[in-house]
Amino acid sequence: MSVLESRAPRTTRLPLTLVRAGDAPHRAGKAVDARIHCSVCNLREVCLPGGLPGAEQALFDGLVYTRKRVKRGESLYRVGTAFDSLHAVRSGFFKSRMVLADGRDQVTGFHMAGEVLGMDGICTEFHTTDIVALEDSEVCVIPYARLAEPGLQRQLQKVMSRELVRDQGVMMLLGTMRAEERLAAFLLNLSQRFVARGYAPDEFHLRMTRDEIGSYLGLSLETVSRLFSRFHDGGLIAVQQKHIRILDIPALKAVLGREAN
Amino acid sequence: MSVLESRAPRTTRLPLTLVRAGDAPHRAGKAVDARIHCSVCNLREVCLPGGLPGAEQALFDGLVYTRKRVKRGESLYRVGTAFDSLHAVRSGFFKSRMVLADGRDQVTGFHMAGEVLGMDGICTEFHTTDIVALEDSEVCVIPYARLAEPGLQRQLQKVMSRELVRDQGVMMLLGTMRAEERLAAFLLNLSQRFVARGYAPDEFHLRMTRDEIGSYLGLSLETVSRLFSRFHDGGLIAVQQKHIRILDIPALKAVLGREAN
DNA sequence: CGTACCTTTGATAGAGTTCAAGAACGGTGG
DNA sequence: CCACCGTTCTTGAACTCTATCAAAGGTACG
Repeated sequence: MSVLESRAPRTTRLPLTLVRAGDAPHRAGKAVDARIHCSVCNLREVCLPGGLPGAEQALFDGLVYTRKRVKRGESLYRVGTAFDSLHAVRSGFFKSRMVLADGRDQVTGFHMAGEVLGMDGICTEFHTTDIVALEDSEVCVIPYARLAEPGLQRQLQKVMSRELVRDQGVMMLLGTMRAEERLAAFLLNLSQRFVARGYAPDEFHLRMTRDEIGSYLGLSLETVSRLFSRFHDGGLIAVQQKHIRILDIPALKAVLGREAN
Repeated sequence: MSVLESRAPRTTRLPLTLVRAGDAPHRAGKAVDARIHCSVCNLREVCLPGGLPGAEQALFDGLVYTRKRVKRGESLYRVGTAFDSLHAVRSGFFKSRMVLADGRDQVTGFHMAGEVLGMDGICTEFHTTDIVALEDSEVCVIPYARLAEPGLQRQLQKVMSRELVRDQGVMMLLGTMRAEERLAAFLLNLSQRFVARGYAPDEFHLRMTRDEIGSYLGLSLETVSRLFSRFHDGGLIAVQQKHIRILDIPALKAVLGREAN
């Protein structure tokens, strides 16, 4: 018998659907309301205005006047596309991907609600990655040219800086960690990000395949699958396909930090 | 007999000493001139003002009023130190380093003249890396608070964006490339950066040890050493300790791109 | 409801690490 | 100027982790 009991909770609770109760629902198929106010968005604290005092958050209110839906499997933008806007994930889930000259590709990130995409395009005004939706998603379009206010620019720099720090973490992961540690770090990171968005830290639905996880972590999909099984058998997590329940967060943390053996 | 002929050139030509003829020399031991003008600095095109039209480069002129010397082995700043300034490398060579909880560390970058350091500190106002000088060096201190002008902020964002793109490249390297490809990519990258600074693309002196290269590339120092030997024997480069001469750039490029042989 | 994709698991192989020892280098002080 | 010492580099041998190849089982989507 699987560690995950029944299948019922899977359909009734989808932590990755990040529009919560209290959210103004979108009228699907209808043009999005032209007046979109960051200051009343429930994602504001994990998104671009995050951390600013309420008064300053209002500076963002005039900024976003378009939202864009991206269906599962479609891309928000591609390598070489002209850059003119940043995008904030409103709902859904994305991956970013780079392709090497010889065709090998790598997933360079997974992106959930509130995260800002496209900052790689600022330097050359062309995007350097593909962004692909892993489920039906929606983004807020933030025209870069309208981010003129020094306060807004400062805030953007903070977000970019956070991204630089995040990248350093990925470099550590890819450069120094063994497979087991990488997957543990990955799961803990996802968990943290769910918590920051008001979700349970210990149960979620992966939107990406083993292949995509492996690509991101510099591992083969088989290794990822084997590690999930090993963590499952060790009682650290309960896995059933894309359903993950973390049973022992301290033990997962202990996987990091214990170098050889 | 070694592929590198005599030892004489080693002392007469040090490409990594990046203050070129025509540079106003510093009076060692004396206080640095309080008026430091980016617009007349020979590094301006590879540094923060790079790419801006001359008139706008002058905006940076009032910005830097301090320089700071850092001796070989000393650190410019450390993890956890308060952030208040960015630093631009004026001369010398640095590495950045992160340390994991269990003590394992990784080199996350090498930094040469014109490169801007410290942007990781913007988001939390604390640094997340150590920066260590690999030779006696000097940096320009750029107080972050004085980067208020929107034009300057835009320029900083470009530099940060470039850094994000660079990090993506490192992630590709660590995530998808085999050892041989990593080292080839590393050498070609160094070569390019020297060219951008007016130096020969094919001959340079490494400032870092095999251990540091390995750490950066996610390899052991032994593997790095073996690869240098292999490239040497294959006629791609001439190595003698830290002296590198690239003999066959196209062949090095071909090492990238040929996946599994 | 069928098919294509995704996942799991086993067996084998290979790339790179680790351990170890000797060689070369470079800075220091006599 | 030379000898010495610590550090860095090179090279070999054995081992280990992870990739690759292969095949069966499960899921989900159209």
